[in-house]
Amino acid sequence: MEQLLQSLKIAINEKIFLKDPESSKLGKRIVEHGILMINEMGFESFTFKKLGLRINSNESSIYRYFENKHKLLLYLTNWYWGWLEYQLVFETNSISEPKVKLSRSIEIITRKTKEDSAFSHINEVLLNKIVINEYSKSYLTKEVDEENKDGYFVIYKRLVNRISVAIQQVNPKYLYPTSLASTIVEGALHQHFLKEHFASITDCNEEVTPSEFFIDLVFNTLNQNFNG
Amino acid sequence: MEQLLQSLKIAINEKIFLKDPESSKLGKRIVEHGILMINEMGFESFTFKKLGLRINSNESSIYRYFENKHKLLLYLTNWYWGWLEYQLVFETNSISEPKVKLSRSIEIITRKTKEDSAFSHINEVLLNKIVINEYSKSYLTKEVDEENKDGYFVIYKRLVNRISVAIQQVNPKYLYPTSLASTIVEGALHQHFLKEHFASITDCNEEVTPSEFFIDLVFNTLNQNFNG
DNA sequence: TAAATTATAGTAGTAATACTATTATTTTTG
DNA sequence: CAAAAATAATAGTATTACTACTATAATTTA
Repeated sequence: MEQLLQSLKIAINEKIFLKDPESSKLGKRIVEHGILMINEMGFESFTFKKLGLRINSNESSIYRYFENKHKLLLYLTNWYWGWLEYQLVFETNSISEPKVKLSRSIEIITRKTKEDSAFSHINEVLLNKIVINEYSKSYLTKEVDEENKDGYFVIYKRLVNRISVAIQQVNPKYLYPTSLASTIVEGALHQHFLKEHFASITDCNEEVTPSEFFIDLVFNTLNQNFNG
Repeated sequence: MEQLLQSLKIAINEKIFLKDPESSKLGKRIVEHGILMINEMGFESFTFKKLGLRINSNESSIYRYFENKHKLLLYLTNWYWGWLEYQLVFETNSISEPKVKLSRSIEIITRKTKEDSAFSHINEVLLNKIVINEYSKSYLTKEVDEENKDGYFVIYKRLVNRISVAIQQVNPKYLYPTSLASTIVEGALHQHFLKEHFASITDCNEEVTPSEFFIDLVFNTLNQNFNG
């Protein structure tokens, strides 16, 4: 898988950036240290000026790549969802049994990210943390409909739909496959957040993973509705 | 209920405000028009300067009530969860049958807010929209652990735990009552958002409500696990 | 090898944000 | 009615989130 990914590039909507950060050394440094800094200080405190200082470059040079920090966040989260989608397709492609396929899919979507050495300048573990802590902010905006029209969220929506299809393949009679799929994807991020910050409103902890909770939830629901 | 609420005040952690906005005319205007403006322009574009202009008051006068707009958001969302908790307790208090009680509880938590005339300066319908669009931003911050320690999220957590208890009363053997409860509360906001902005990743629409989806989900899961 | 292109750096400037401080005026209350 | 409290008005600061423009270095191409 590593070999394969080395020659692979996660394709991101070109409207999100002004200049492809993969196309230059500076661009890669922006992405690499952008991830590190957003993790350290949170998205609100993060600025292009601080990033420029850190990478010994200039604020205005960063503006050549991204219009603003919101677009950088969109770039990073799109990359993450694209990377996750790739893993999902790759790891479940050969599974023919629908239940096994769905179970495995949920696990991939809800598990904690482990390191991936394929993309040297991108730390997927930290990126996963950014998605947990900041992803909602990328779409909870007044510009969401416009940005949605421009295709900024297609990868995410496609991923949710892949899960929806896997659900339908297990139980075609279930009435809410897409809502269940979006609940899993969003809910997994939420349970990971709760585990870290609001432990009293989750059952997930060191022993119980969000994956277990969601797999139990999904299969109980689908079995119950299973008449065929 | 209206009569009862008229003499009732939603109790909010006093650390959230510098001066209780319920204690003066200006305070109430801040809350009333804060709700209207955050709805109109979104939390990011909203500023105390703009609010001051709108209510013919001064930016610095608003700072006497709230340290910053983040605290105002915390105030508004705490008010909302407190108001919802009140409705939950009031409307389910007399129900003895656990299944009916849980079903009713989920409906109250996940339904779209209707107008409530009890609090003249607070528009609950718009406040519900603010919670859908902005609530995550109140806790997805670097200060969340500190603010949590200060009790800024107790009402929300108490509400989730009430649902968890109701779940346990239906099926004491179910392993994840609290995660399921937090998934319902957060997931309902998410489904309402998707309905408006990402219709392709939800089954909820004009006919199908988030309430139906979650009631189906919860009871199928609990029935499946029911051995007693 | 010269010219063209691109990449990056640097400087300066603007409008807005997110406040704080001080003083003046109005309102409330004892 | 006087004192206290609340509010308004004014001004000011540091930072943010940019834009514009110029300069220079590195690389590509003709």
